[in-house]
Amino acid sequence: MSANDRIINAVVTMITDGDLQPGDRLPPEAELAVRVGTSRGSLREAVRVLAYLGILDVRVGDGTYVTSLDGPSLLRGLGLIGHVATDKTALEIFEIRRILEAAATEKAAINITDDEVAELEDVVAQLAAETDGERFVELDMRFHNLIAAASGNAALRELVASFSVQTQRARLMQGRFVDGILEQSRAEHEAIFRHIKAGQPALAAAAATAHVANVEHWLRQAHDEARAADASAADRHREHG
Amino acid sequence: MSANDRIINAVVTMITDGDLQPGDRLPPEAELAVRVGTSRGSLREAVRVLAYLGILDVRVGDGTYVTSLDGPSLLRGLGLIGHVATDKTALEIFEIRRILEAAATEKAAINITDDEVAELEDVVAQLAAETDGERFVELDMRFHNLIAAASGNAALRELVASFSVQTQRARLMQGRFVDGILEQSRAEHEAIFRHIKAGQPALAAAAATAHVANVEHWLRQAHDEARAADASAADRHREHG
DNA sequence: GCAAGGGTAATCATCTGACGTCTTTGCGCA
DNA sequence: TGCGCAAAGACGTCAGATGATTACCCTTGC
Repeated sequence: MSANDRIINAVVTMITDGDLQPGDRLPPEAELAVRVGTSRGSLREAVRVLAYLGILDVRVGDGTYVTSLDGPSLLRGLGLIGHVATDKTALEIFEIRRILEAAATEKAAINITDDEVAELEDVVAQLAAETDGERFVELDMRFHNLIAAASGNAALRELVASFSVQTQRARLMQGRFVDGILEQSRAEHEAIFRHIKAGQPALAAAAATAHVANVEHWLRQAHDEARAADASAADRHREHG
Repeated sequence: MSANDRIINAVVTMITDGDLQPGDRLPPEAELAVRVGTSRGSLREAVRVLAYLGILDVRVGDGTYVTSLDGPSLLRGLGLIGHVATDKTALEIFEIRRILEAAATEKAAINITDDEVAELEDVVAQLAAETDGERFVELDMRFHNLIAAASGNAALRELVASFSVQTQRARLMQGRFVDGILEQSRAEHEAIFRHIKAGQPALAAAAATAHVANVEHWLRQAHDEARAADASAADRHREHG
């Protein structure tokens, strides 16, 4: 085991054992390095990892603290996944998103507050009027994020957000299905909202599943088409080379 | 933005832009540090984070490589979450696990192979005969992991595993409900297996949901009891202090 | 007495240089 | 042709120094 993993385990153990509680401040880097028997450089590498995972919070000029250790903090490090995943993995992730989004929508139909309903209605109205692809994607993300927040499960919200990366949606908008997608998406958004507002969890979940499945279908189509275009370009290149 | 985040973004951008493909080797640390305009120490901190996230693979004496970027690699970094999460977050995570486990079980009932059925049946048989708490927990994890694997979605499998930490189950076994839990768990495991083997996705999913919900219930009970014991101990201490 | 300002100390951020350890690779030898 | 060993390259770790930033306290003025 590398010194790095050893340090990470040492800090994590301190937390699980209760020696370090949320909000607690760690000893200075130099002191902590001596205590775990390593150099400051190696310690910093471990601390950096734990900071990225949302377990530690490093404040310049102040010190290093244990975070609140709540769901959103700990799941925020997932953000990179959707960006670097390969196409095959992206489809697996999309399936997970469909599962989580349906569950979040179902819970939202039960737990949503009046204020949140109003906010969501506003976004739906903006979506109905939006024709610009980029702004549409932005509103779409806000729509789904509001629903996930209304589910009442903060960890679930963050997880859904991690699996709904803008990259994929933006890629989708570059295809030539834009017009059809926009219109159908609008209709599906309104259906989801209607069921949530009416307090119909089963219907809302079904509508969410259908919506994400459709987006998945479009993505798959765009992906196949891009591959076909690549192959055809390669063929031409081979012929002319 | 700190230099560290800048470096992380630089590497991630190289991957998303296609300059770095899965399996590719990065330039040596010293060279890469110069190229992104930083020192080797700072670069190493960024590389360490990306390695922990499953994006880079550092091999001593050889070099640093881009991983396969598949689901399991990218989700393995989540393992720490269940260990450090607070009690409130743990319940949120448990709810997510219930959602994911049900979905994985449903998919397993559709996609499981004959070999996997046999393997699962073997674990069920062992669970039926096991009386030792620790070994029971181990078999229980293996049971759920096999199902998640049989779902056919590797990312989903890894995600379920991340949210099913042994810590919580072990904690549960230390309570005094052990006997009742073991018996009921056994029955639920057999029901889940029966529905999967029969190719009944809806029934399998329902059984999985019920099972996880029961474990959640036991955990909550154990948690409340522990809190009550703590409070009572504190009272005694106050009286005698 | 209180509030605003500056100065000091503590802490993290970054860089430099060096040496140890491990893996790979290619050469020489049997 | 196969084996063994040595050298080179890469990461692992450490030590020290300096800059940047923040928190805290003390002074000063109202």
